[in-house]
Amino acid sequence: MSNLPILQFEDKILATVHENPVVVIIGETGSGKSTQLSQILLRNGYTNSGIIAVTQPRRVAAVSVSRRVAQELDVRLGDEVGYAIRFEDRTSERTRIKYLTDGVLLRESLSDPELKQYSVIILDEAHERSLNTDILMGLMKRLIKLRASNLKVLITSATLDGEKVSDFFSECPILNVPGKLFPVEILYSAEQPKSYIESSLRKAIDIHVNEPEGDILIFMTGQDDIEKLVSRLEEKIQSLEAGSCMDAVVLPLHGSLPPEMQIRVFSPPPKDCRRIIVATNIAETSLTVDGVVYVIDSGYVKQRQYNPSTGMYSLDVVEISRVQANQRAGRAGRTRPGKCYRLYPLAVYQDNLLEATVPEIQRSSLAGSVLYLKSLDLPDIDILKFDFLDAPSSESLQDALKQLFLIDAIDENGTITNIGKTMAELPLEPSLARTLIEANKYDCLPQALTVAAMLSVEGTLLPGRSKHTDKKRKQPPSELPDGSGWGDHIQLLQIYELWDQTDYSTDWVKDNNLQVRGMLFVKNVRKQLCQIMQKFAKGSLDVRRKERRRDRQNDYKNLRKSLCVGYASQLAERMIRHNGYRTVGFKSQLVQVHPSSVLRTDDEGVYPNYVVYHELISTSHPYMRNVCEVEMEWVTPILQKLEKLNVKILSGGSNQPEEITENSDVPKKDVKTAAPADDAKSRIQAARERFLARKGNK
DNA sequence: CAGTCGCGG
Repeated sequence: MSNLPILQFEDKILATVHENPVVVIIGETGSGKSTQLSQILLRNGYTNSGIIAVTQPRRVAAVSVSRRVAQELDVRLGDEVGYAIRFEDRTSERTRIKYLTDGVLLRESLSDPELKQYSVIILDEAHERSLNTDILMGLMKRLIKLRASNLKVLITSATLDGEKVSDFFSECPILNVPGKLFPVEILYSAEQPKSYIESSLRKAIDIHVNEPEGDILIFMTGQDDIEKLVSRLEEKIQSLEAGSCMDAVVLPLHGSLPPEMQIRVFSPPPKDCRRIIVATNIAETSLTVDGVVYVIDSGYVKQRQYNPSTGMYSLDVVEISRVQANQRAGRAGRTRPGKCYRLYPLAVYQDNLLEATVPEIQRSSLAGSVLYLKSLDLPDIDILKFDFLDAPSSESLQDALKQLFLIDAIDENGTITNIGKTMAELPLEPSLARTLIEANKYDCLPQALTVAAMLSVEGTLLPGRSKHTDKKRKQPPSELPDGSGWGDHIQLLQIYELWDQTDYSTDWVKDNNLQVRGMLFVKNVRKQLCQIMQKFAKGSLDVRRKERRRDRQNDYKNLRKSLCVGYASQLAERMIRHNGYRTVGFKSQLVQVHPSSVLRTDDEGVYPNYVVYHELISTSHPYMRNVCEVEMEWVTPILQKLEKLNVKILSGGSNQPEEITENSDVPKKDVKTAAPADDAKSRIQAARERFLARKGNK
């Protein structure tokens, strides 16, 4: 522990921090920056007037790093050293070093914009460019001006591109701290493989037969490919078994794997047995597998992106960035020198790959983030000119503003409303936050809370094992309710209410093919939302009311009405002659109800005239996922508001609102550095086309 | 009929 590279730089770090409000620290994996920086500052008096905050993009990291620091300082976790993540605050009045997720620090700045309790704020792993860390960097830039005398900000990153961050913070100093990685030899393929599954298979077997011991980590794009490759590998290894080489065990590793299967990669392998781990990018940063000496890198990753001009998400396989490629290679050098086999040529690495992954802020819907920034009520803030490290496109910001206007979170001038302020307090997407507020008016807040909590969790419903469900066809073991035909939101409500009636039985969850972890998370979210809504609520927030014979259809009607208000910007109208829909409000999109929906048709096989949807996702077709029937009379006011929006679009709260029509090209002149975002977007598109072209060739 | 990489409040 004591010979961590960073400790040799202690004096240099202290001197630099002493003289500068912001310092960038570049430290590779193994430099000890996450555990040592806070301790160095603690030792040198930086906690005399406040707490040291260290943010992490992931909860597990916040917990595990704080645990290690507490150990090293020989204190109890929660005393001098603690952590705070959603649902769990292990800090006390004695806490001097506090590890927290970037999301939690953002929440804190809502109630205290100057973050006065902190004397030092360290944004760790900033190179990952998580949405929340990016917003925090923007806020820090303002904050250091306000608190020049008593706040130090440190930004740490594992990559070498500290210049950009330094430029952002008015040329602040950059300190480099070496890491403790072993050298990794990089080997390239002569050409792009036709199939990276086949190519990975051959390479893995080649390593297994010819190279000395050491585990193999293979990066694939998704569950499907992983399962295919795992079974091909197992076949092949069995056919090899002639005593010519050691045994091998093949382990899949991805996010939708149940936790007990994920843990398998942390238990040591049987003796004289090589492990071959086939993983998604979960093994890139989130999970570290010890014992890996060989990495096989397909060069691809699956990425979700948002298109602000259509309001649609898509999940695309795209080329990784050079930073990502190097991160993957580094996984081979944690315990001893290793090798990384890239299944693409050096020229592709040099010429085709982006330098860094497009930051999340340029790939997400920004309605929630924009509302959050508006709610901070910072003086002279214009969202369209907010100083981001990498600005999102103006189109994306306009999209967010339009959405917020339609659900009454901001007014025509772009000023946040009282409704908007309440919404910002809720850890929910704006549409669901708005739904809760409306539901309170119509006496169905308990039901809306349940729906919002259910939608906060992906993957509560069965993962859909096709092999199992195929036999049982129409009736999977589930006797789950069907939403009474109204749609998926109502079904989610009914499912949770049933679970509530079993007194939250785990067996019931399993019997119905739901995920235990997911449902427990829903319960936690619901509890948290209740606590926040308590002060506004008109009545009890219990899941089911005690009164006898409540009129459920009436509850559903009120809930649907509330959803219609919350989802005003996610409304679709059925085609006159068939069951397709067109979205209303944005550049109109032709979409279909997702086949998994429980929305029912009428006796003539016709879907409702109007629905609201939770999400547009483009897979094999453009689909609406999670839809709910709404009534014409509730839709009319939305259409009227859209008329207004089409004529006049709000700017960011400055005094010069722009006049543009919905379909005109969005002016970009007012947005600083809009170009890089658009450039990145087109490069993602180009990368995707290259991928599809190659796929089509095989 | 479709099927989702990974994070966060």
